[in-house]
Amino acid sequence: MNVQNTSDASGSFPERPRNFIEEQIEQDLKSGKNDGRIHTRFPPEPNGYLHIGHAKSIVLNFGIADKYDGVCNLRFDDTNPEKEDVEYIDSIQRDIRWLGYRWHGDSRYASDYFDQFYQWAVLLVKKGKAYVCDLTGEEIASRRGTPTQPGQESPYRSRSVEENLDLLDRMRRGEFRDGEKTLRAKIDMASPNMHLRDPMIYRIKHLPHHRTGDKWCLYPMYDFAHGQSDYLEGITHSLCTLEFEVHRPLYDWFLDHLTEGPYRPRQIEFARLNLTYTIMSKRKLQQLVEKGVVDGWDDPRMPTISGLRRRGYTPDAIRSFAQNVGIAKRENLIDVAMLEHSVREDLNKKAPRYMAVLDPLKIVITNYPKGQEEELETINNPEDESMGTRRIPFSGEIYIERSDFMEEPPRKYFRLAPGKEVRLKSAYFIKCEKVIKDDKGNVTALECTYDPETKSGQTTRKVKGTLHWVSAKHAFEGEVRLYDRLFKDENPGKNKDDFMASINESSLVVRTGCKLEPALQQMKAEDKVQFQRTGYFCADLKHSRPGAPVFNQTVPLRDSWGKKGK
RNA sequence: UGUCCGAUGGUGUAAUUGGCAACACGUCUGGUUUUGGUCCAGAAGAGUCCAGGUUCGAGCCCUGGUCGGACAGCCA
Repeated sequence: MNVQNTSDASGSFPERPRNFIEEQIEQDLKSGKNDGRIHTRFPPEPNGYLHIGHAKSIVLNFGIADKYDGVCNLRFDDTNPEKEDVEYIDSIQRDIRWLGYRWHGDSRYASDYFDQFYQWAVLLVKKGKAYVCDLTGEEIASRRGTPTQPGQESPYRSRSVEENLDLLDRMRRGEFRDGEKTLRAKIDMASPNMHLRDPMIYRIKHLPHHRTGDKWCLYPMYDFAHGQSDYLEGITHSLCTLEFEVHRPLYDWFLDHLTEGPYRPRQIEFARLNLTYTIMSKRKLQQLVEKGVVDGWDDPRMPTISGLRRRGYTPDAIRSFAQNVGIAKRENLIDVAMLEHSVREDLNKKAPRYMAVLDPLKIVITNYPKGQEEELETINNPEDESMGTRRIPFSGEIYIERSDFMEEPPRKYFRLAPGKEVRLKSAYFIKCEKVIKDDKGNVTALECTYDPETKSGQTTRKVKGTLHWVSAKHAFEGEVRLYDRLFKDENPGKNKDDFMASINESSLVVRTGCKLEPALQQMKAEDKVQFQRTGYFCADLKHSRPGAPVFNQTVPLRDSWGKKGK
């Protein structure tokens, strides 16, 4: 067997046009750069769960490694122990594996290189390219200038190499309090690029690190770690989002002063993913979790990988979505309908069909022999005959969907109404003879007659409507959770912090007392099914119990009738 | 009155690198159908941000604008 290096999912997507990054990679390949080696990396900070935007980056990085016979690293950018947690490391690794990707070798950590970074910092000091600064945070900020105005140099900028070396060593040994001193690169306080105005390299944090323990009280800034980590790992192409474009000159500056030889990781930036009715910022997602708006990072309404997984999305659907949105540099806001399309497309082929009545209305079939019951055969998936058939119990009392009956139907209503006849899927035709109501006039049940000549497969007579149903006696009652978008605004992340104001309070509807066909009782967590005529559903990972699955609605079926604004 | 990046149907990406603007999602028709699903057939919808220029020919090259985004954390 040919074991894939980075993915167990290659070859499952059709040839598509190259994106601009692949074009540049092919140019590099053509020119013989890096001896034809392709090495990418996915570099998350372990301070939150992965979301669909990360999936775009994962698919890009692992996909390119796959496509060009290269490899892809997983590296945690863990330079800030204040915000990071092993819980996130575990979840990130789990999500990447679940998506079907295998990183090259062991997981890497920026913290693996802390010794090297420190030596590099010392080297910079020795070269007169870095200095210890005593300015406070506010002082540094006030002297930084603005994008249109140059900053002022720090009074500590001209300390001698010896003094800097001594101070840096004492910083390392813990002689100073948090924030008392920093190490800064000596570049250019007047640079039009803010990142070149003597950026901070090290800051003091007396905090244990999840990997290095108490070894350090000094931690490198992301900018002093990221580019060098790529360098140390031999990354050929560092793919990242647009906001890091302005950092690139700084990464180059560090490498120019710290390393010899021509090798440089090539950074290429692309636009991050934005989805309608969704927020993608980890900080904001964390707020939803902390304020209890959602059940956790893996709440089925969350755009996180684990949320989508619980919702019933498949790795195939997410990968195909990530391929379809494409890679470019312009800002984008992708219609969430495209995500939904990807999962319907996948589940249509894979999910077996079942009968489930979410909002039951009882029907008594008056001419069906008292006490009789029978088993009817039905196909599991019309899209895939190899999925076989099963039997469903039928009897004289059944449930149908309340919305499948109208006392005064509009034109072109193909469902049940007084005097009208419909087909029960895989069973018989029934005709509505009588409407039973309570004191208040609410419909409580229907009396129908069935035509024994119309048993499934045995009649050529046609009728316009087909309904799903469940035998009352054989049904089991279950819980089904319906989801809607979490936000009412198309772009809730557009404005800074008022995204909470646009939360959709009815994004979760829990339906209890749903009537489900017996076979559904055997469903185990993460089993994916189609409820006939309703949508795709998935047995919930957290709430399902043996013999008592709880179903999450992954996505409703397309509905060209409901859409008519009826 | 900074630097960098971007601009193609409603949305997102293409356009074999200067040669009839295509594909997907979405929308709308019609057909098939024991899911108002799927599938099939078809339609509408952009003349490529604006103004000049080069060229036989420009979405693509040049010049100048306009609009949008990123950058002023001891976050990443």
